[in-house]
Amino acid sequence: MPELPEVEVVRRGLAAHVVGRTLQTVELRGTRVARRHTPGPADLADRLAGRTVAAARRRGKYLWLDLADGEGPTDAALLIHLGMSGQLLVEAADAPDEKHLHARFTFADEGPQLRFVDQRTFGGLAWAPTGADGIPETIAHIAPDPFDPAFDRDGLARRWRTRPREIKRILLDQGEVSGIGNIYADEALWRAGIHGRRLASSLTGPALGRLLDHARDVMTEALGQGGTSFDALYVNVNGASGYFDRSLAAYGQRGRPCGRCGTLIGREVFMNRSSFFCPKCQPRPRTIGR
DNA sequence: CGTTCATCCTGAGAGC
DNA sequence: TGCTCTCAGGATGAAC
Repeated sequence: MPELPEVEVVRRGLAAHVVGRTLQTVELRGTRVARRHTPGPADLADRLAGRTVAAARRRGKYLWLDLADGEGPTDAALLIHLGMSGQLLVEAADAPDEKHLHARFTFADEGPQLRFVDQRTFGGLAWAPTGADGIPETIAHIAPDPFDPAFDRDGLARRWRTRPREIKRILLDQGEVSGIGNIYADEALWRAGIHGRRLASSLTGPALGRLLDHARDVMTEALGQGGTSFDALYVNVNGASGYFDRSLAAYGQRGRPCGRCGTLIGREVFMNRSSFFCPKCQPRPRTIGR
């Protein structure tokens, strides 16, 4: 779940409450939360203890904390993915443990703890060496997101046009552009008036460029409202929900009138998940699909 | 090579 | 009440 805006809300919370502090101990519960850290949870906890958090960074839906060791440079990071239901919470030490508490970080300053709570545990933590560009090597396959200086809007539009691939698949492919998930893909497609099953090769370069602009814009607006939360699962580090859900035009709006033309928003299954769209503003292509 | 699919989990809500 | 079924903001690796 959390898509770029929700992850960015969390990153900002980490920048405000965790950066500059030195980790004292890290408690990891169970083996699943550190499953991507091959040497195991005990090794991860050992590596983290005593390190100072130098920065909180993000690419797409991935977060990481740059870690300094004394005076040394930060050549490693704690890589974090929230999966579908992960939360990072800054809380007093005496706050009761959450039901799905998987990690607890304490700090040398004896201030508030950082906790990783994840109902479904699709998210997780791992140690990651960082490359020359400062990006963890384990996420080298994740493309820049629309807010990254390295993001190449026109290059993507040009390349996408050469392949007959459904446009929503491309939007959701984190190796093409990162940060966009099911909600913001549907919102961007609605704004652009494009059905997600249209082939990228059937769209013009300018149309693809505008679609990417819509994706960036809708995520900017969502960030301005603290992200999208339908329930208590998506919260900032202080446990507060965003309210962009009230501004959604397509996602989750089945049966409600389209804000542009009044036609009822429809839903269909695509890639084993839901897609919401306006049947009139976003006509389904006839040449492909079933 | 590129692309699809099942899978990892827990909980909420609908329908019976 | 309780059961079964469907669905949920994601990413990965195995299988084609």
